[in-house]
Amino acid sequence: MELPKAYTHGEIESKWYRRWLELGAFRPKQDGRPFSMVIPPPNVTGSLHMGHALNNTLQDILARYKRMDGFSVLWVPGTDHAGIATQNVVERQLAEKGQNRAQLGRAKFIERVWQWKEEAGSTILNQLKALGVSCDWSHERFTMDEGLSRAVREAFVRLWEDGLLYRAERLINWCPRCKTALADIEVVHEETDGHLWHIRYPFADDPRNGLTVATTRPETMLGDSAVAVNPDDPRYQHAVGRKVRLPIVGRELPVIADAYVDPAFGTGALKITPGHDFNDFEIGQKYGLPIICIFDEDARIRAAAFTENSRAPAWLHKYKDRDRFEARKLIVEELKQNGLLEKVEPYRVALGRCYRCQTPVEPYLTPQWFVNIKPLAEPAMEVVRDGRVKIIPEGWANSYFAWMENIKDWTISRQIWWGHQIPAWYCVACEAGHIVKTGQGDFMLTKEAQPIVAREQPDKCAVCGGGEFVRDPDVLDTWFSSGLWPFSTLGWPEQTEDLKRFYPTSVLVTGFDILFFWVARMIMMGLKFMGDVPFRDVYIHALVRDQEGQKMSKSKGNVIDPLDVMGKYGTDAFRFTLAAMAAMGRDVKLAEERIVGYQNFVNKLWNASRFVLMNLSGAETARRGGVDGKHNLADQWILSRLAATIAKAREAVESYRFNEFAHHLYQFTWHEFCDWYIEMSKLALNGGDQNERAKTERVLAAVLENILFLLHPIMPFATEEIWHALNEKLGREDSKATIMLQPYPRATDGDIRGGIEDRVGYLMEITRAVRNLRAEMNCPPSKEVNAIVFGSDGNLSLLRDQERYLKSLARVGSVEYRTEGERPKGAATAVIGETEVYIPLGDMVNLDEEKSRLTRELGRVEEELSRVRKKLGNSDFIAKAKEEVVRREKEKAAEFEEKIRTLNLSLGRIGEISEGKA
RNA sequence: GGUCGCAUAGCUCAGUUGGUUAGAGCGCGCGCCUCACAUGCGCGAGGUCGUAGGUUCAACUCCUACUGCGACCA
Repeated sequence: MELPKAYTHGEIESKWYRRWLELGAFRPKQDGRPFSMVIPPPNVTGSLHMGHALNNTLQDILARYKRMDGFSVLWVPGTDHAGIATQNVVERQLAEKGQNRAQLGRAKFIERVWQWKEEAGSTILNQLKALGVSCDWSHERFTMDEGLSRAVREAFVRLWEDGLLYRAERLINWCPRCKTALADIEVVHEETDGHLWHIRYPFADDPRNGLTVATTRPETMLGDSAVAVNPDDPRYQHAVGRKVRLPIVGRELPVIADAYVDPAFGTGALKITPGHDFNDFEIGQKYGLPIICIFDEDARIRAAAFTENSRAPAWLHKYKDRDRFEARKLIVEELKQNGLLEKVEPYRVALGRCYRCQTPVEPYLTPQWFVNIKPLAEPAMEVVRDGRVKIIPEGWANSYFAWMENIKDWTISRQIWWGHQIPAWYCVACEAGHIVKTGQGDFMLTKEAQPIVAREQPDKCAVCGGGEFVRDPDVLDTWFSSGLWPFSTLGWPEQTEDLKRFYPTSVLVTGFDILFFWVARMIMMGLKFMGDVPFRDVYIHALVRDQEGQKMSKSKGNVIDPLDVMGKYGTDAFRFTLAAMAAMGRDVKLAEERIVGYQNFVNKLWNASRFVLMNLSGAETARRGGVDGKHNLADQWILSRLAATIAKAREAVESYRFNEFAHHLYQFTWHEFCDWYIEMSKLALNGGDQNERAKTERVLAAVLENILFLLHPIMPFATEEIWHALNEKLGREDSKATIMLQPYPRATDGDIRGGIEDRVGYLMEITRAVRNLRAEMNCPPSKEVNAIVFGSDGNLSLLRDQERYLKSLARVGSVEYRTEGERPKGAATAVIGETEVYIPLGDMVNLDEEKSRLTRELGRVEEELSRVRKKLGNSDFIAKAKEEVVRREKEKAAEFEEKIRTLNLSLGRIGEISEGKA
């Protein structure tokens, strides 16, 4: 069989992916040591982006490598239900039809979401298949599956039983657009241009004097409870203990002294708004200040707070139902009119935004569910400290510890519908006063409501015996279920075979952006529920950026779609690019030229394979019995280099150095196998010695096959295609065979033959020297040259024995060998160690050029020599440096001296000729 | 503001315990359609390894400060 002249990826890729599925090649085999991974579940609403592509390529490299290396590999794929994001998607669809979820009602809405999931939810997984990932699709999971939902209920109930959950009213981050609580980590802080408003608060008993507070959020003044100053601030000693009158509202506020206040910030006087600022909340608790919530769930000025216990104040009509930013403008305007706004200065504020919808979050006081996180965080830090979980690169462990040490209780309840509804019920009879109807059949639970946490709805109330319950309407944070992913996907809480065999998983491959969201939580949950770490290694890879280092985003328009790239350059080229760039710092800057470069590599491999296949005699060559005698030098050399490459490649991939893995294979394939061995093999193939030819054919086939095996984890498609062509050529076609399940190459130290490599290395140096001379002298490749070589007996006999290589690779016609005697005049000269090569080029030699070339060379060597001599002249160096190092320096000195001597002789001869001519 | 990271060829980056003539890919220059490949072949030019100190016989590599950039957390 002949391969086509160029590799065409499209058809080949889909053909083999289908074939692998048919063969069940992605399923773990029965025997073999387990190697398991769970995919970081992409968002079910998502589509494949560069981050996914990198993440999954690296996992697939590991999976394919381990599978070939004899492990029983399980790689679990799936998606997460992405509560807020998914709900947003379906709500948008409803909005297009002028509907909203309230009109639909909870049950119908959830039905709609499931319907959407069935239709659109597998987009990203199908895209992953295009990438060639070898996940076991029979293990595909979704966080809302029945089994995984059961795991969530089980985990929730156990945490409750162990006192690690509580429901309480706390100030939490609230997204006024999503209308739900968020965990701290779901708030993205961003420096934004803002202002610092200086507002005068007059004293209650002396309105002509007062304090000036500085604030970035003037609208929250409606909820102020106090003004605070630093106790040591001399400016405000007179004010502490007095009262100020809150502008607009008219309320009297105490002036308190607390060291929390930074005298250098703003005016040194701080308005305290416990209802809408986390730090103020702390101070409020400390001094027993009232918490005044001025906003409703939309972050509009809420009337209720001001009307509950009294008549609506006169000022309220102006601000009622205004949203935060409108209210800010109006309040600033009113303050200005009253002469209370003293100054406005520009100021950079760290604005917290909802990570899903970018809306600025509002600190909001509501009852929520929390995980008491400290008891879980402690052991989770311990396992990283003692190495039971290894974070790679280990620098990330610092970030992990920093975050874990300052971890706050985790807000896990969300006021949305799509997700795992909290398994807590409230007895309608007992809690009647705490269940507040909010219309349309919905209700709210006050902070006093007492939950009954259970795996299923209870039959009757343990207190009153009543049988009527309402279920907590909140759902759990999506990351709560994601935290269980490494064991919920394996069947937990059932003690399944999968769980026993594949937990803990071997490695988790993920981006650093979800180190806290996800990795930390999995470790906590794994330790809590499985009593063991969820994975041994965490490999943290870079984020993919564009070539300017910008994060790719739709709004910037700099997104490169992986599917486009795969279509254009081929999946193998794309995967190779990602692997080759994987370890480069924290960011991968992806430029299309890089992909083109690796596409060329795929093509190079393809054409090298074509060459091999064209030159194999076929089945009879492969089957022919013992060939006689030793292999020629080139054969021995490439086998040794192969062995060295195998060792380096294995070491690299085992330690997650994907770039080195890719690099070693690239280097060997292109620059050793193609550039040198194939060229050298042509002599054996065309030399007329049938025995030698047969041996070389075998080596060509064997090395090619090993290259295919070695490269397969990175380039699954091209390697499979070529391997089948090779099989066919060798008459060993087996329709059930796949390269995926062939053993990964192994090498032993004995396979690496230093002596052989040195000898070929020497031949290569001489060859390069001749090529260099030819190029320098502008001698066209079509023109043969003759060479005269001076050197030691040993080197000359090697050159003489292997003369054909030099002749063919450097296009040399005849070679003369001499150990001593007069050097030729008017010849281009090169010095390689103790070997001197002369190429008499007659008139082609431009003496001036040759002279300047030799002078440059001489200068370089003299510089080296003086550096080495300086070292050797240093008695401390001789005394303190390792013997080995000193010896090497001495050798270098001798070599340089010899070279300088020869170069000077050559220059001298040129001088003679020039004079002779002149 | 706090913590961490990065700074090496025109560009993007490797450089694993301190001792190599500091490497690769792309780009660039010169010469080639040499019977697998012009998606190619051969040859070459590019670096005081951010700045200033320190440790050491020896620093791209270790330490300190500074400058610039970035990330995360406040």
